[in-house]
Amino acid sequence: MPELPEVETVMRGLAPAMQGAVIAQADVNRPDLRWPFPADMARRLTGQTVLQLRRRSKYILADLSSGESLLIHLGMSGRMLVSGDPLGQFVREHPMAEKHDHVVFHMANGARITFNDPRRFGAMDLLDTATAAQHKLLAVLGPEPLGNDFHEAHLIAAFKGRNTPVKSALLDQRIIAGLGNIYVCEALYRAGIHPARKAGKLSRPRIAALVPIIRAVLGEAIQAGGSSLKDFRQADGELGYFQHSFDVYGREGAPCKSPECTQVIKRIVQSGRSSFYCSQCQR
DNA sequence: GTTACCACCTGAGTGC
DNA sequence: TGCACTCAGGTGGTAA
Repeated sequence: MPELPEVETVMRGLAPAMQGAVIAQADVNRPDLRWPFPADMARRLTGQTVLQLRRRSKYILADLSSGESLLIHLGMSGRMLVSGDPLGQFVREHPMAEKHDHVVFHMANGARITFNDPRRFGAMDLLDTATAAQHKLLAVLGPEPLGNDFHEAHLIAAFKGRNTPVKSALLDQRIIAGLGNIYVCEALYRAGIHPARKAGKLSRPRIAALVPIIRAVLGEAIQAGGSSLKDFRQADGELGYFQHSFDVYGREGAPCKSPECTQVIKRIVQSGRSSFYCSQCQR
């Protein structure tokens, strides 16, 4: 899925078309994605003004004038594409309906937002804005990696006593919210930490070094509009570009980019997920 | 309480 | 060309 940078990119792309705009009509074309849609979702969305779009971890939240918020998760293959807005900032023509167009928002300003998700691992829910943070999906999340609550002391405390590989620990959304497989691999490479290293065995300086590195990797990815592998598209349909900057992800067998290193990038499977690393640079 | 694995679903890519 | 198989960016649930 879209990880934090991709979700942030999508949200920024949606904002001009959705923020402050009225949902004139919502088409819900199937009863569920990963989970069933909330009851009467189309009716509860129709006529509402989108007051604000915001992101928490890999979730997009659209605060509505009704006092409810629409929670959106893109799963692994979800896309939200904007078309036909009157300001001409996006694709002018509405595209033909495609297979897997599960939810379509027709905005009163002429924009159309289409949620397409072939694998249907995505999700939508409606929740009370006032208590959104207590929603079961949001309440368990750790701090935002780009926020002030994510710091050295937090990560050191979270890793303490953990017998799990650092790769798995960084993927744990309760420890840090928003990281996924790609950016964990990239951050560990920059930090020189082997992905199989036990989280609880890392020295405090090595854990501390991860904090600015994670922030930098995510920041650069957001600047590049995210990473496009197979499925990800920005809200205007454009690709992200950060995949061209990968040091290790998807580069199995390719030379390590470190000038003084003679190794090639290796791949191992941890908890069913591919980890890419350099055996010389990462210890 | 912690950790590892499975299932959910579809499509792209690969090998035979 | 067609079929079988593998793999994929996530995450909740369950078993050990």
